[in-house]
Amino acid sequence: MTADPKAPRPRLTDVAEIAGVSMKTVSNVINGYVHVTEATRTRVQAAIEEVGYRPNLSARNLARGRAGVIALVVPRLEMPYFASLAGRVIEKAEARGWFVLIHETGGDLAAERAALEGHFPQRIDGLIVSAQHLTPADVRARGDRTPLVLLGEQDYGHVADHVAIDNVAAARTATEHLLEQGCRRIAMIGARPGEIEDPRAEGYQQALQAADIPVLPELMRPIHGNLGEEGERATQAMLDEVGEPPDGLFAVTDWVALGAIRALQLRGLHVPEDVAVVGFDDIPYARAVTPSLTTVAPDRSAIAEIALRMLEAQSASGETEPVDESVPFELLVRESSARRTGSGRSSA
Amino acid sequence: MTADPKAPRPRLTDVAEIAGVSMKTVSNVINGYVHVTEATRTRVQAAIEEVGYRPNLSARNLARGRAGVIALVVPRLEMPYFASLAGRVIEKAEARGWFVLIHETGGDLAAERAALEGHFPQRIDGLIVSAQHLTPADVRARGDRTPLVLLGEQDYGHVADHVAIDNVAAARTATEHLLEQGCRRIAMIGARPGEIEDPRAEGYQQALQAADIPVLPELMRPIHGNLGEEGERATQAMLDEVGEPPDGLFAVTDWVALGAIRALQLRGLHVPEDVAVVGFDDIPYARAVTPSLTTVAPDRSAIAEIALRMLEAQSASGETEPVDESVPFELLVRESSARRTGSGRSSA
DNA sequence: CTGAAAGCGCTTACAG
DNA sequence: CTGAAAGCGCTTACAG
Repeated sequence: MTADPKAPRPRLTDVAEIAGVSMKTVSNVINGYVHVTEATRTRVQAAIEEVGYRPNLSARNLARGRAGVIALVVPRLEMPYFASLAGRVIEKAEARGWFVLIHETGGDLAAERAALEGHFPQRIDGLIVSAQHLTPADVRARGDRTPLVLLGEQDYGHVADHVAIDNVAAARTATEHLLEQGCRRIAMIGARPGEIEDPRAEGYQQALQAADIPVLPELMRPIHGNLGEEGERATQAMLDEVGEPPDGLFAVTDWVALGAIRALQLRGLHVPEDVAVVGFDDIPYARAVTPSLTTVAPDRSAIAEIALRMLEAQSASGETEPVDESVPFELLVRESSARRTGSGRSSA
Repeated sequence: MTADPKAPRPRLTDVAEIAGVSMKTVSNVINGYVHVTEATRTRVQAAIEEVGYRPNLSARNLARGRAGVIALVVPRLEMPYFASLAGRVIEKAEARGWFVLIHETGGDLAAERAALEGHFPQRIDGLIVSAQHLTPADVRARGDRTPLVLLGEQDYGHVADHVAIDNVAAARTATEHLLEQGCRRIAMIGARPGEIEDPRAEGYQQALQAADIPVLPELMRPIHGNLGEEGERATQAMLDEVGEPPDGLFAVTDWVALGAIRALQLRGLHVPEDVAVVGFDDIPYARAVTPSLTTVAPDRSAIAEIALRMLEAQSASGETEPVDESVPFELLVRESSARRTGSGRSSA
């Protein structure tokens, strides 16, 4: 059963010899090609099991002329959203025999651009980028032909394949939930400044308008980056400027929401009694904190799967028209927005 | 400067031809071998720059008979401690031309054992394992010869290379800090049940004994896993059982500390005024939450570097006597334990 | 110090 | 459906 640990690893030839077939046939079986009789397939499989054969990926990739590696570029792996996304990408890539080279940019624009240009220590077959500052112009100016998929909320205007949740709908759903909780003065922390397309701000405004509630610029606060400190600072600034505090708050990420809650509490405001809060991302802490956080949960597994399919499609067909796909999301209602019941018990 | 994107990738031969030397010489330059004159080296480097050459790792690894891949096995990447550790390991591995295959066990013992046996979809050159349930016996029973480094607080009794912070000292430091804050009734959440060696419980007890404070079993609460929910549950159970609540609390991880704080607050106890709390790990949330969390920060970068060096040493010299190394840690004092000042301002 | 050649373990046309 | 052979791009003894 178990092979001698000192023995050299079995090769394709060894399997072929045992099964009494040619290398080509073993290769056909392993790669799932047709034109192999059922009997032969069974015999080869048995030989593979017997010697515990696993293909040498270096040899395979060398022969195929591919690196067998895709890069996943994220701001920081330490941010749980990206960590769990990375976990799903690794999982889906494994099923395709690909390695995932994880690369952190630290949210730095220059690092994001370098990644876009394929500046990696090794060759890669594809690139999945979740950027914070990259613009459509950066993507258009790209001098590299490596298959590329963009992730994240920004609208890159069909300049490359893109997959994300429907951020307008998600933000609208979050805001509608606050309205249902009885909130009438709802702030948004993390709206993007001015000119840039901001689907989450769009959804937020749509919900307010549909409820005939005016959109107040002083309640829409921009932030730089998505860190908790930023959320806290922006919320403090808002509380300093406006006379009456908001009764609801939609934060652009859970992390920002945690910072916002911190700012609210330091001002003596209670969550959810005084201010109901909704975040975005469903990071694990969302249910570990007090109060547990109501949030929008994107389907990370779907994002990973679709991104990999897009990469495969690009590898197969070369230059194609960029596509934009949406994946599902879900609103998870927890304590931070439970104004009507106020039970203090988590619903998730 | 930039190569034609349609052109095939430059090879070693191309560089050799341009530089007017043999492949061997180029290889020598790339791999930093001696016996290359400075002039030749410069010429080769120029040729490499000119064509933008990057070695084909598949070919290199095939020729060297190595996979060029190490596996990093962690419970869950989504837990920020492991995510940031992974980031450091990737960084250090990159410097050595290695890929890191990240593998999640979900904290499942069977999955941890399978990883130990090298059950990966591909061949690997080394294995770094941060396990939750693995015992020394599991490691001793291993039938695989792949170089292995164990991470984490558990004492595996020199059954394999191991790197971690000095957990006894770290726990002692954390507990001493609580004593300095005036705490006299200090609980520990996450002590391991009975028979198993538990360095953090050991350090906690050492600090109490040195201060002539009795160790009360009812204040030492075991948990299963390291999740926030567990910390919350264990803390609730403790509060239910003991008459007088503790005035200090040391949690085995930050995550557990967050759960504990939640339980304390639900009972109307204030942190740090009623109960000062110290966690362990320095996850990013530790400073995003209210109150910000005092915690022990391990030097993750040092852990990664030493683990990789151990792997290299094992690859080079085959069977060697297992070594155990300690890396530095630091106590980061923040709001959750600031009883003397009580200023409500973060110190980090 | 450098060159020519074999070999790593696969895949893939090309014949049969 | 299967076999023999070339080739992927490196590294590494082996000669010089």
